[in-house]
Amino acid sequence: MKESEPITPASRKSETIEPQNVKGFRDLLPRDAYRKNEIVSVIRRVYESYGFLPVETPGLEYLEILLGEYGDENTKQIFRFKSPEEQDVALRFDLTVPLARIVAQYADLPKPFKRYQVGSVWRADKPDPGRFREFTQFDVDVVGTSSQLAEAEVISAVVKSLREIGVGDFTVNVNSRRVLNAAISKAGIAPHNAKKVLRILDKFFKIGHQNVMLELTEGRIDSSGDKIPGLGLKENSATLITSVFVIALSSPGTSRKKMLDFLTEHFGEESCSDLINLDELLESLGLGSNVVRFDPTIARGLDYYTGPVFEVNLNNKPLFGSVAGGGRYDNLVSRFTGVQLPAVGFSIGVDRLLAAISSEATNANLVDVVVTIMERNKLDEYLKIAEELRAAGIRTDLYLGTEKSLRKQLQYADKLNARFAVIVGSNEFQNGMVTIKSLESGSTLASETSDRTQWLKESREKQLEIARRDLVTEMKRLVDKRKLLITLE
RNA sequence: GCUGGCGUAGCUCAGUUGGUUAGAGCACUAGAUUGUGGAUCUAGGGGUCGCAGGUUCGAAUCCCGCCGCCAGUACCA
Repeated sequence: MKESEPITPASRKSETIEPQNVKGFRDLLPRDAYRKNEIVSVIRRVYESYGFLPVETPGLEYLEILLGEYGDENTKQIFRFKSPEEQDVALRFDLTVPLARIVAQYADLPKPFKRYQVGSVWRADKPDPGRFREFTQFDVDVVGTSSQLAEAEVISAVVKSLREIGVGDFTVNVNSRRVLNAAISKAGIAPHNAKKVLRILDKFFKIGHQNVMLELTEGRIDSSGDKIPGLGLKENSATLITSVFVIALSSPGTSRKKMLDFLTEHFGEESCSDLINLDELLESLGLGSNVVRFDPTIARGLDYYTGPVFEVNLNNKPLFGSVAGGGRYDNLVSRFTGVQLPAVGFSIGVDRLLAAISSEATNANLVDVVVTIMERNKLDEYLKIAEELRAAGIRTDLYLGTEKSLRKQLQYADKLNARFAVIVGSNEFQNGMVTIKSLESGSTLASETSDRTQWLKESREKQLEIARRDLVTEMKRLVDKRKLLITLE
């Protein structure tokens, strides 16, 4: 386009680029990004208190690292590319496989290796509400021990994290692959069907006994009219395996001890030994049946689990999906080294957690104070004020715009949901004073009065005019006072 | 992937059996108020009606294909 041609809105429009997200990818705007940061830092602090060590690995891995034993069925969910050198590379779909890679690659890492890692993973599934193609996992793992202390500690660390985040009541559901395998062989189900049976049983809670039976046998038609093919099991096999679970879920209640009695009776002590062991360790950690339950229908989709598997669900959002999952995977590292290195891990789905909390929208203050600017020839004074407040640990936003009217600047502060505004104009400069305006009390006032002049008058009366030298201590007092109120509520 | 529904302004939607220049509310911008965020009032900007064909004198409206979104379902290492 020639420079002489005028740029009309219409012509500009045709040249602009549509701002949009790639399907399944999303942005986090300040409010959510802030909360996510808070969640992450709480978990990090808890994990470090357990002695877990941080690692970071690249988002991109060689395709063969990720494919491994998972087989073709899952490969289509991997984002894969050609590198500039024409090598097959792919975005990681979890943090567990990269962990297996690094413990194989760096043989001198301390064993057992306790590590935590937070980062994005990518899966090319169909996006759903609360489910994206890029999401954040926060993993904690122990590699190099078959001791069930490892299970106990990762469960304990996750429980502590979720409690400190404040997600409300939740339950850690635990099962063992060995129990499931025993159940499957006892029901006379062929090994090649085992995986599919597990997937169907995993939905027991969601779709109910009847539908599980149908999916195991002739199939069913869902509420949208879609046909779901059945597995074609014989009626008695399906009855055998589901009936055990029906009893298991109803009669022993939520007591781990009773569930263990029931499971050992049906599947033998050998199949349940890891759960029996784990139960004792959990008890000594003070994690009772109200928090950690044994649920024989939990399967988890992952093929690589070999022992106990875990899943965390929020009690007040039973159909929300699990916010964390994990288990023991004793064979994963051997893919790289040929040597078996037992491991156990637990992964928190940070974005799901965020979604679960964000639906109860709260108004977090992202900024404590906005310092407004009245006198353009005294910018150094405003800078100084802002720096002093920051040095006192107050989150201070100095107004950086060029808008001169105080009205506009206060609108800006309001939009940020700041708690206070500091106003220093020519009057204040003359008297060595500053004005502190509480934006919160002003907004409660606004809901009570509809007359503008009345509102302005009253809100100005509530402003605090203090000596310039007292600003920091007074501001600090106001900010801390409010914090205390919040924790007491 | 499968089944169904829906695509009109940033958002929620209206738009008569096809008929001039496509509307409303909210949001946004400016002013009323040049030192006070709300509310109110006034004015303003913003649309190739998802995209591409077809039927027609004439299509946001009817037909076909594609794309996207939503719900259910499958899958989810």
